[in-house]
Amino acid sequence: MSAERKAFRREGEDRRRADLVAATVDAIAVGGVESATVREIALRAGVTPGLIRHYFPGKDDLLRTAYAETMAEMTEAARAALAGAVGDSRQRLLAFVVANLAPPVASGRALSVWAGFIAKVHADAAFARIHREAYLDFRGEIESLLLGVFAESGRMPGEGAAVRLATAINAVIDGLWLEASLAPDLFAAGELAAAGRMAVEAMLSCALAGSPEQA
Amino acid sequence: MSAERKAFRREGEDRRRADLVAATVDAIAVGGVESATVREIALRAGVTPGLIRHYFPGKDDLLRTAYAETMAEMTEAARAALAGAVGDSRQRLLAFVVANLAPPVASGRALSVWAGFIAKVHADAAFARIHREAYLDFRGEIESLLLGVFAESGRMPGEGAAVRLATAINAVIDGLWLEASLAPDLFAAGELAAAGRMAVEAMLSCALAGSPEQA
DNA sequence: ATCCTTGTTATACAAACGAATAATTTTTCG
DNA sequence: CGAAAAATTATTCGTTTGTATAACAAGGAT
Repeated sequence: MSAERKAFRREGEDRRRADLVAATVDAIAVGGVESATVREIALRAGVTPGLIRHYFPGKDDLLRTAYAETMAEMTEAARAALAGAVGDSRQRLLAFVVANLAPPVASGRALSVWAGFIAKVHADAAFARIHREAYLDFRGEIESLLLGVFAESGRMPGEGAAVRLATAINAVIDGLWLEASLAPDLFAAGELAAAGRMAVEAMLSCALAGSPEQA
Repeated sequence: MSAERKAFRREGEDRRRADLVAATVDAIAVGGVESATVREIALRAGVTPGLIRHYFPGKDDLLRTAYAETMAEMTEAARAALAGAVGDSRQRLLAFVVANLAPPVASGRALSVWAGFIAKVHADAAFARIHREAYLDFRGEIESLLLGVFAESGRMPGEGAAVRLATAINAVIDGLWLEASLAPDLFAAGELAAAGRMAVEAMLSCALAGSPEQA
């Protein structure tokens, strides 16, 4: 009957911060930003609410950290597909595009988290900065893939052409990622991947691989 | 010193509902979904909080209505550009694409509202249904524009080709719209419109207009 | 003019929120 | 083994939230 105090273990700071960030993302993924309260986050992290403010100055800082890490993870997941891709630069670019249109990058979960954060960009300068960095990092990856394609095919694009093309390809990936994440039941398996391939090939005026395999 | 009761006028139901919806969208646009409280909405609409529940069963219903109307308005704004476009189907398609990449369709305001709602799609079936209808309506507009282009150029696309192409073009528009709305300072004037034109022309394998005017 | 309907305001309430502070346990270091 | 330091829990506080209900007033009907 006596009120027993909760037993606990001291974890390293890195571990605790990572757990809190993961719990935040989980909460947002399931119930949206408004359900990511300090109490809900603490519950998911297996700690009590007060601990959050021991590692973060306030809830907003935790959200910012979660946003930055989520974006970095999504780009990293697409880069991982790159590491496992065999073939020339075109096939690598194709693998990168396709990886962004399948789970875990494209998923209702990822979309909920992303949208919840994106909604804050306009009203919060810190979120705007995080977005910008994540965007430029992602587009930079596309651009470097493009430079590889140009080099292998002996093309010498004009000044700024790679950036412009990367911007357009980034848009295609984002748009298809949205479609795939928002209403996956509207599309047959591989349909959006095929659309992405078609769009990129059209913009590059070259095939990305021999036959329509993988896509 | 006596507590004076606020003077008021009886407005028509349509007018009041429209005002409340507009106030909701305004609140979200400025401060995000979490700032769209019943009190804030009522303040912006010039009424007292209790009136909201006289026209809507609850706050959620008001949000759903605001979402559906916002999406319809965005599509309508792009369609309006279509009505004022001169020329053949290709030029009309180009006008449609470009209209989606400039204010008021592309703007930080529109993005905040859209993202705030989109974040609810995964957790709320009603929002998912509204999204689906808005998406299919928008993509259907693209598809009908495509059919016009095909007819004028004498092309006879295979089964489902128009839908697939409309899906890809929809993705390009969405992606570029995101870029334009999220960080407009990253792009020069007309840069994204040019990218959209390039992408669509590449996918259609035909020019959308004579010279790079308007885009 | 007066009544009736109902649109509208005013007030109240319980729940949930982020934050602050105090109490306590774990870990580390001498 | 004991004491200092720090991580974690527990409790509390003042606000804000959505909703419910009661009081009021505006406009039409008779």
